[in-house]
Amino acid sequence: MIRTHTCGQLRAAEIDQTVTLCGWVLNYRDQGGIIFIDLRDRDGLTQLVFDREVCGAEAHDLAGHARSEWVLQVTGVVKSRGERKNPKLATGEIEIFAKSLIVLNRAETPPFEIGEHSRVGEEARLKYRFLDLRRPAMQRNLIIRHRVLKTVRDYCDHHRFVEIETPTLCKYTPGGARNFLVPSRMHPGSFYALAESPQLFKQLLMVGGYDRYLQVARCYRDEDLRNDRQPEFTQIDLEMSFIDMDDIMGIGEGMAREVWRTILGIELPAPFRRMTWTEAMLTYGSDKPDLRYGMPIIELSDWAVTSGFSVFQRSIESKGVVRALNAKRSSDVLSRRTLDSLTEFAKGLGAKGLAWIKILGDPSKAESWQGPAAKNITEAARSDLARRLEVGEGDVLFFGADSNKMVCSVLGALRVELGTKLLNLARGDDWQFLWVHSAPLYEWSEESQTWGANHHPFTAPYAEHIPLLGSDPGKVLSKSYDMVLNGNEIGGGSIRIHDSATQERVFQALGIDHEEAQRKFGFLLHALSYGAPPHGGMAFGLDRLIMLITQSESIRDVIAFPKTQRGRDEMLDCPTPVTDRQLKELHLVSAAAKPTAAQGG
RNA sequence: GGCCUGGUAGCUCAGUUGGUUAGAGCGCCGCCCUGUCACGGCGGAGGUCGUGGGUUCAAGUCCCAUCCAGGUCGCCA
Repeated sequence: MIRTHTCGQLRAAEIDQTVTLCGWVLNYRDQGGIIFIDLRDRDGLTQLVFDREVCGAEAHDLAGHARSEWVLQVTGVVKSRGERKNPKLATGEIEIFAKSLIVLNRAETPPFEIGEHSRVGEEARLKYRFLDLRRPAMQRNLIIRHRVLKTVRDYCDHHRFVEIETPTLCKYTPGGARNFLVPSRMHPGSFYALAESPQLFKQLLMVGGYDRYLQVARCYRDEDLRNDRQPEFTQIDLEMSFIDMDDIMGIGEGMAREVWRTILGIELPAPFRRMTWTEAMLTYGSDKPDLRYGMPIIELSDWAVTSGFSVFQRSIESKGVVRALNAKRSSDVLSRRTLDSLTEFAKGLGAKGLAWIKILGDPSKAESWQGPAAKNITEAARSDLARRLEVGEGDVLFFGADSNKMVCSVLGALRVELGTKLLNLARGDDWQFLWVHSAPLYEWSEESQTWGANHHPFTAPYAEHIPLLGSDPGKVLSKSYDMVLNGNEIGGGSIRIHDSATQERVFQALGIDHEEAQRKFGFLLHALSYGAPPHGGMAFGLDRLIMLITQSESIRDVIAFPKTQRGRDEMLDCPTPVTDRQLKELHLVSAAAKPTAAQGG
């Protein structure tokens, strides 16, 4: 060890001790005969003092030449700062009177400043990620990430989970996310797929008798990226045998409670609120409702029939629905201009329009009701509406009239837009957890005109719904559950099918016949036929979880080396082309034009 | 794949209806300063305005194409 303490460690208790610190130069203030240097490491910041009278001319000169991000080793004596202490620093009561200085390494002038105050764009940060990682915000995020994983592993260990690794090179399975493919050198023309999740392996581990499995699993999906999506990401993956929904939900929320307690010192309620998928969709227009604010969606289809507003009435006649939400006391914020942009917002989601009414006075008076939809509504319908939506002065009402699916999606998105942006009702440190459970097993796809698995095709239906598999698959509900936090799905899972007969029936309803099932998932059906225990599990999206805990704006801020939106690594400058020889060895021919020298900036 | 925003000094940005030599703050370089702490003072350097083409007497500014970054819809069972 070439240091005795870290840069965040020293306090008044160490006064008069001789210490050696190592770290990076954050900042220097050269006063001539006395030079101050702020020395930084991941632990904090300590002020060094180079007084020519104390440290001598040689060390003083050397200190005078030190620049940002040079790496120094300094030995000196801890002194009290007395009246000059800096309350902004944890080490602000003391400073080090340097006796000797060794420059461990010089540094090029960094492209951006490392301190708390610097504002840097993402392009520069990603290109110089090794410097970005020195910034306190990044260090805090990655250290929290470590502590969360440590907490999760300890929690699972206490609950008898066994951590087992599964392959990332595995078999391509159809459905779900697009896979990254890896060509096989030894099997010309054949490919591995990078695992999009360890789903089937963990079920096989249950058949293998491991009872309770845990993995911090890297997953790969070749889909377009978002603010909260990366091509490779990490799941906290769990699976348990001899349990039912309540057991695994108990373990999942116990883990969340333990993490919030340990990392944030916050005691979350027990148990978490629960809601069926159907209730979530009807009331919040979302399968992951943000409960930090109210604004429930109210069913008005029966009211619409007699409302007098022909647009609503026609919607009902064509088997649609009418629902509304009330943005309480928002008329000041929601200007005509903003309402117009919200109409465009709704149209962008596929709505034909967005009817709204502003209440600009006593709601019992007709003239208070303003807006395109207001004058078309009969007097009786208006007072009925006032009662149902609990209308008060200053409220703004929004209506959706369309198919059930469209109304859910438009009013659901509108509710989030109002709550999180326009009306600013959501705080980042307000933790509203809930479970959304019992989603439909199948989802109708308009595009392919077939039923598809809503979760994945290994999800167990409720036993009493199994007879509906052949006749009315849309009514079959699944033993599935998602953990939702502030409008984000942070984890999800299900009870799995554990007998091969049921598994085949579920495949059948998806249009997968016996032969196809054998070809694609034969290994699973085979395993289920050898005494598979009842089992189920869930997986948490670690990156998203850390993003929320640290209140980060992007998933890239909680990953050490992330990719850009087009899947590039700006620091490594990858992906890159390979040589013809490499392709030949892998039995591949590239159909892409040869990349030329990079264009543009 | 669609839509939106952006790309100007090392960084963060400004740049008017197209008009002389493209600016600011921070950083950087030099000098001064023994109590600073986002130190201060004086002086200085630094630009292919992402790239390519077009319109024009004249383009950072207008048009077309393209690359890159971000956001979003589709997609992510």
